[in-house]
Amino acid sequence: MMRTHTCGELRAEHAGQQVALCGWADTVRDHGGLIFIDLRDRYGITQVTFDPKDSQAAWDAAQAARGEYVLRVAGTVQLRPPEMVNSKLETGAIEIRGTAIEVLNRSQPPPFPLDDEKAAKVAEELRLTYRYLDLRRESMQRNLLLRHRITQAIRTYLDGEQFVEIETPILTKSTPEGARDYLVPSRVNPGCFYALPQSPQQYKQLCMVAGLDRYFQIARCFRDEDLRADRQPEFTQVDIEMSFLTPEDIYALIDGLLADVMEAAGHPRPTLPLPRMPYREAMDRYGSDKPDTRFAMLLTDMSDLFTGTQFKVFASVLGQGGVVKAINAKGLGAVSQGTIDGWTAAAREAGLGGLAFIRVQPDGSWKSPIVKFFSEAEQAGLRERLDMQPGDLVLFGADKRDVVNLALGRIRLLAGAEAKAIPADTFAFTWVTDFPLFERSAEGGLTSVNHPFTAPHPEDAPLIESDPLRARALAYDIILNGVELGGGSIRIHDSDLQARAFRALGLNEERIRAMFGHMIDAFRYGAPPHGGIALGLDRLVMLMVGAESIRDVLAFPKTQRATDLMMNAPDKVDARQLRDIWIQLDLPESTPSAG
RNA sequence: GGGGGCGUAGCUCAACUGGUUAGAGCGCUGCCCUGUCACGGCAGAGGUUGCGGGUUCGAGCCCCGUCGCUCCCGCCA
Repeated sequence: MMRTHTCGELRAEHAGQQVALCGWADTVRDHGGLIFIDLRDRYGITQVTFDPKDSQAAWDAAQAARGEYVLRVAGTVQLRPPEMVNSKLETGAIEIRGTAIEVLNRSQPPPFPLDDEKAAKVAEELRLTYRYLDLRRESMQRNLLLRHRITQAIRTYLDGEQFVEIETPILTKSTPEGARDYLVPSRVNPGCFYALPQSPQQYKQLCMVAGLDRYFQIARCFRDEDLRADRQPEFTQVDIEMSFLTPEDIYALIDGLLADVMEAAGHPRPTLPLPRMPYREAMDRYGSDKPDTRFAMLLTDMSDLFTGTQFKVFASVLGQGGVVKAINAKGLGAVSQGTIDGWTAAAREAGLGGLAFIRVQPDGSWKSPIVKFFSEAEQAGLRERLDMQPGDLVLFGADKRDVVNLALGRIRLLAGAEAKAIPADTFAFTWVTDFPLFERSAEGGLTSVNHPFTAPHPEDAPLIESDPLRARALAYDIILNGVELGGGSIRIHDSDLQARAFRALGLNEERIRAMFGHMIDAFRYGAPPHGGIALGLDRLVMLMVGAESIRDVLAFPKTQRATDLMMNAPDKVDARQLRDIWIQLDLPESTPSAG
């Protein structure tokens, strides 16, 4: 037996016992006559002392110990005298009087400090290159452990709800809709390629056709798109599909699941049911389809107030059917002009011509480049409807409705952060419901907001032909603190309705057949009404542990250039390997080699 | 594809307006030290300033290019 206990479990009640511990030397403090070694493993830290009076041989050997050496120590658990108790350690009531020490492995000095406080400042590049050392840190292990707890809670919950965990293929078929696919060449089918799944969407629907009734999977998904702080090229989603359901069944299921997740993560269970908000309201009030409901600063439509205004900018926009909206950034009346300039740049990036504003001075007077154009009635209307108080800052956007919503939605988040109006340790869930079925595509046609199998709202089915952009879908997203945790929909299970949806998207029979023939076929054999949802596990864990990046809740994440700095992946391969899969490279001269 | 930030010792940072031999703390190595837990004391080693080019009497600093990390937009459910 190498060890009798872990480094986190010995307490006062173990005093007098002979024990053996294994772990890494967290710190070695050599006082000459007396040596202290803090031995660390996943479970905690235990202090071991080496005194030549206890064992000359062990004391001699302990002098060789250095940071991160892997050690096995044996000795007696001893109560610390009261004045030497270390309240910062779980095991601080005791220490081990070491009588034997064995160096199981030596270690070079680590390339960066492994204590959390210092490591937090270390370049992430270095942490990722030596990820196995980074993961020795207490905070990283805590994140991974909590991820495990959350995953376990999800499995337990879904198992209790009669869901069956089913694995679906990683090598599958490319579907040109949606994100760019990762492709895998087929050796035995020259010139043909698998795609890694962007989601198990079609497989899970086919599981419903198969009568499995309730499916789930902790599914790895792949998308070859540019990365963000909360986006990795491979990620994990909690993928769920069920038969014979209404949206209410999904809401209830996920409400319960998220409550269990919160509890597993050590947070209070949220009040159920979780709040809901129609898509239209989210866009109009929050300027986003993923509203951060932790703070107000809502968008307020002022178009009616400025009907007939003398202010040409507003008059012109309203004359062209646009809107004038405002947000009251409470308490930011004294924000620097530089900050407002930064927001103006953000507003322009979102398509707005500019960002008009009014500062409400401490004496209640207004300071603004535009107020001089406003009538008494307009000023009074603003004051009342925006509850303008001394110290407030009102920001205006005027343009087409979608542009104003997008721009002010972004400004709202910046202003909320600036005003420190977003409370920490708050978990504000909200469902966004009634998404539109279609949206205008870049090419001018229609494209699915979700995917082409999304069912229309029953009342809106006739709009598929008459006014498709107004048709609502039985689709929903679940949002937490302004982050999209996941989304789903009720699917179309009727062949005729599906055909109408495809027609609206402008797909011809041939293309439908090639892309979705297997789905159409399956739906002809008694497909049950079904629907589902997928939750981003990485983002969920990120929010549960308060991490700022998804990378902090992944054991081995990729950099923004989608590389693995530790493994040096992706990498070149032998010409032989390429021949096997019928690939010839045709690289431009300037293409830099990876790594 | 576009915009911003960063790159100096193993780590975190400093180095005035371009000016002497590029510094500090931590870490590391050696010696001393029997109650520390951020141990303490003394001494020491450690640098292609990411890389390449340019301007200059002189470049860590200015210019051009390039590589890498990161944040955002586009993209992405």
